[in-house]
Amino acid sequence: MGRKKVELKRIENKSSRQVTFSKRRNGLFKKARELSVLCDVQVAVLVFSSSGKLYEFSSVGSITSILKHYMSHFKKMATSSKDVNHAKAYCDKHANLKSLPELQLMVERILEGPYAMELALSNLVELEKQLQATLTYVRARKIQMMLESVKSLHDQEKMLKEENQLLEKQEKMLKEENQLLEKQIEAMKNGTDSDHPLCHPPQQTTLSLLK
Amino acid sequence: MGRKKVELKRIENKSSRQVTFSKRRNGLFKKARELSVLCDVQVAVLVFSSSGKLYEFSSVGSITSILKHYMSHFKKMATSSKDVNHAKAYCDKHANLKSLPELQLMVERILEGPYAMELALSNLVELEKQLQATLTYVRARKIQMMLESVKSLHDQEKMLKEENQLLEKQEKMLKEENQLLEKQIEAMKNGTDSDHPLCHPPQQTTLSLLK
DNA sequence: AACTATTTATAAGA
DNA sequence: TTCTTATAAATAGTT
Repeated sequence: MGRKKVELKRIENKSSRQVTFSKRRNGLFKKARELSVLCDVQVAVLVFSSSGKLYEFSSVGSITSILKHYMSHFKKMATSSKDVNHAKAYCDKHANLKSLPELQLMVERILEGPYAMELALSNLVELEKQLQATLTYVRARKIQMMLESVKSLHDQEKMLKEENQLLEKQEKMLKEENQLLEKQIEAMKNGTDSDHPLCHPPQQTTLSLLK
Repeated sequence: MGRKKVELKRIENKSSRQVTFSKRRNGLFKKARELSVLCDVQVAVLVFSSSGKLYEFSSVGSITSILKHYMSHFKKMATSSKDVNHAKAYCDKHANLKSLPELQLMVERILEGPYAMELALSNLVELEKQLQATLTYVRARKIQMMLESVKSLHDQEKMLKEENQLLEKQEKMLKEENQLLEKQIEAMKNGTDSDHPLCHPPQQTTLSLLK
């Protein structure tokens, strides 16, 4: 939408690419803000320039806030599950802001964590360390809060998995008990001729499953 | 840009807000794609609707596709509740960034090599610039991966949640069936009560342990 | 989901 | 960079 129609491909001229980048970036952020206000939604836009600079727009202040919102959404779902206290403990643990040393510790912990994504990230983090550049406090905080969010999500996911396994165990037990009860019924139907086969209740089995 | 100029405030009419949301969301994503192509930059847009639904655009092809692949792989395993180690190994294998270890080695050589001290000041300044650029790139990449992992986790969590609900339903059904069977046994026992006083298997207790 | 009258974004030029 | 302006593009209201 200018004097001429432009092809949708990389602008080869460097300076005009830079100018277009600046203009359109602002346009994109403006559009994002409008969408956010008009439609009452939260919007985040991240732009990584080829030189590595990060430009961001967020309708709620920062990407961090978006992630927080996302996190709370996640928390809501988690608390609607059975083990409310367990979930709450997780949330409380991750809800409040941490000091920088705490955050750094958390990053280290995440790097030692068991999940694949974190391992993939660890390459980058390790490289970052070796480059030894100075990180501004704000950006460190942002990045680390994102890590925190990621970790929190990992924890929530882990919890759900554990709950899942528990449910599966219960299901297994119930099925076994069911079968045994059916056998009992079968035996009773077949008459009471033998040494009371009914009197072999499967308590041991069931209880052992309960640990 | 329409029949009338619109005020920059929340559209109160719900249905027209929804229509505008759909139109402008597409517009925003289109703009994002154009910016990405024309200016050769990486762009990510996240939109959280008021109902909590997440819409996203990302110009990042490679990492996204890797993680999508990873995700579907993970989903398959998660539905059969197998362990995470396979996914971990899978991601290690596929999400590895090729150029970064090379870069790392390069930096190490330059910094720890025997000629580091002999570098002229101008060279050092240039090196510092390059390192800074690299670092920013690494950080940007890291942030992108985090965002991707958040999305991946979101999807995984959703899935687990659904599986959970299914299991809970199944459990309920099994419990009901169990109670029915117990009643049946009770009824049968009451018919031959005096003959077999020992036959009082404490099924209720077992069930209460299951909650 | 299309249509179009308008507004808005922006490409090129200064 | 910033401004101007011709024109392309997006979209609000309508069908």
